[in-house]
Amino acid sequence: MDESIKQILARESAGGAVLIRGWLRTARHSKNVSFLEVTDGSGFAGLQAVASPDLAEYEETVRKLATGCAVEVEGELVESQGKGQKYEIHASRVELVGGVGDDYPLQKKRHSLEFLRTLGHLRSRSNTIGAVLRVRNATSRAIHDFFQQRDFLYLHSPIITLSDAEGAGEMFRVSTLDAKNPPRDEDGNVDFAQDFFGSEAHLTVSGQLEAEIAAHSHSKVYTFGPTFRSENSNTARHLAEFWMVEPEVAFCDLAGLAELAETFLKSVFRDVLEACPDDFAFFDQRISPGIVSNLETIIESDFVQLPYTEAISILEASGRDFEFPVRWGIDLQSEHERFLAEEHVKRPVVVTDYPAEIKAFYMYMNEDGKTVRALDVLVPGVGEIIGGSQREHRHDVLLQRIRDLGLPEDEYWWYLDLRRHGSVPHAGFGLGFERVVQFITGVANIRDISPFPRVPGNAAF
RNA sequence: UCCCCGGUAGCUCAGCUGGUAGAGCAGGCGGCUGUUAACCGCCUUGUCGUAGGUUCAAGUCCUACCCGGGGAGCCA
Repeated sequence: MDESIKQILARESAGGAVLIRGWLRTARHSKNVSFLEVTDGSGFAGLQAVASPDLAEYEETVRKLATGCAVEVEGELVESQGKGQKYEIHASRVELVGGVGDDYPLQKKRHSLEFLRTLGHLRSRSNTIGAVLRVRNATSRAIHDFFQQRDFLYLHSPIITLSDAEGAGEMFRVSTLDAKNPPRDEDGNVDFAQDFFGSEAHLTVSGQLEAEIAAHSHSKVYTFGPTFRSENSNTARHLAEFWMVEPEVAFCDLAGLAELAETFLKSVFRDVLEACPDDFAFFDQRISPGIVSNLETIIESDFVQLPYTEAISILEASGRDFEFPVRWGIDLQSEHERFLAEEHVKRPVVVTDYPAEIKAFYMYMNEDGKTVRALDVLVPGVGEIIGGSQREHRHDVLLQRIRDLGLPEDEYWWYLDLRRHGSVPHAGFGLGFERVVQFITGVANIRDISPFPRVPGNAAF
């Protein structure tokens, strides 16, 4: 394989022959010399190739090169005479591998992210999306590193599931039945017993329940995979297909989970900043000024922990005229979360111990009988990036809760059975991968974080 | 899904109380002694989102729909 441009730029010294292949970010021609800035995606910075009219192919090839052309350049790596880069290539050969039409839509100038979204096949060549993809990659690695270093098992939870485990959201149906003429039972309903899996199947909305199974054998596990919600959400923070990270830890309570969440986020932020300094310089300059120092502050300071009841008191005492009135028992609305994270503490805030009524059935009931051991991590700008809880591991308490809520007891038989055999206190959280990348890059819309975003009405690329 | 705003050249936008479309960038041609999202000169580019309607006349006013943005709900 060729040495990447990133590797070449990291060399200790100039000198020696180099060969690069990539795409032109810009081509600047003047009478006696042409400058070609070549990128191969390995890093934010491109490598400048300098071509003189002495080259045999100068008039025919070099002079005609423009933004977007695919090229191969051979030459010597030299110290740059100009400012702005350490090294450049003194070209001895420039080959046009693939030209561009004069309708090539990407310019050297800034494009709107909305326009780039219509060019899903080309936008990864732009500065912003290119940087996002590198940071996304680095974030993914940092997440695996964090868990692997701590002996967490990477569990591949299923993508196709039979039950809507926690009512987490609308689900996409998976079926091989003839949609136009499905088999019917005697009542006239679609007979899913004849479907591929012998019953109704959907794309997963969460790997949590499977992670709980694995936590009861391997103690510390995490999932990291695609998740699907068919809700008609049209916001800058929702995708119909997104990646979720779900650690699940046996012998862990809510306090242990809060500590894990904080350590985890800080570790990921630190690793990603270190892995992509050029990309962050770009985000800091062009996308979200101050993002780097903001992340550094978060890494160095403690998260604020706030029990729900206390959060309500703070909101009530704020004197704000919220659209949704504040009282104990309400679910926190966007405006409340924003106030807490962006104005009150100005950093990530961990809200804990929510009223049971507004949380899922599987969360551990506190001694007060009113609140459950749940936890949300709220960050400025994005809102909730982590939601988790200590799970109810007491069989009788869980069974009563399922019955109280009128949930289908038989569908949860194995989930309940897990509480009958070697049940232990355990806790876990879910983290929206794209939301984390959104937060650390400062990119406003989650559709620019996913390389191929799926949203209501659009899965074009 | 709801509320608000928008859709004009390849892109980013201007276009007043209705009178028949424009600037920068991109692109083409030429120039320039090493440039940095280079620079200088000249040139080209339009179903004004779609379909109806009002009017002597619609980019401009009205209606519906489509798409995009901001906010909300739901959530990660």
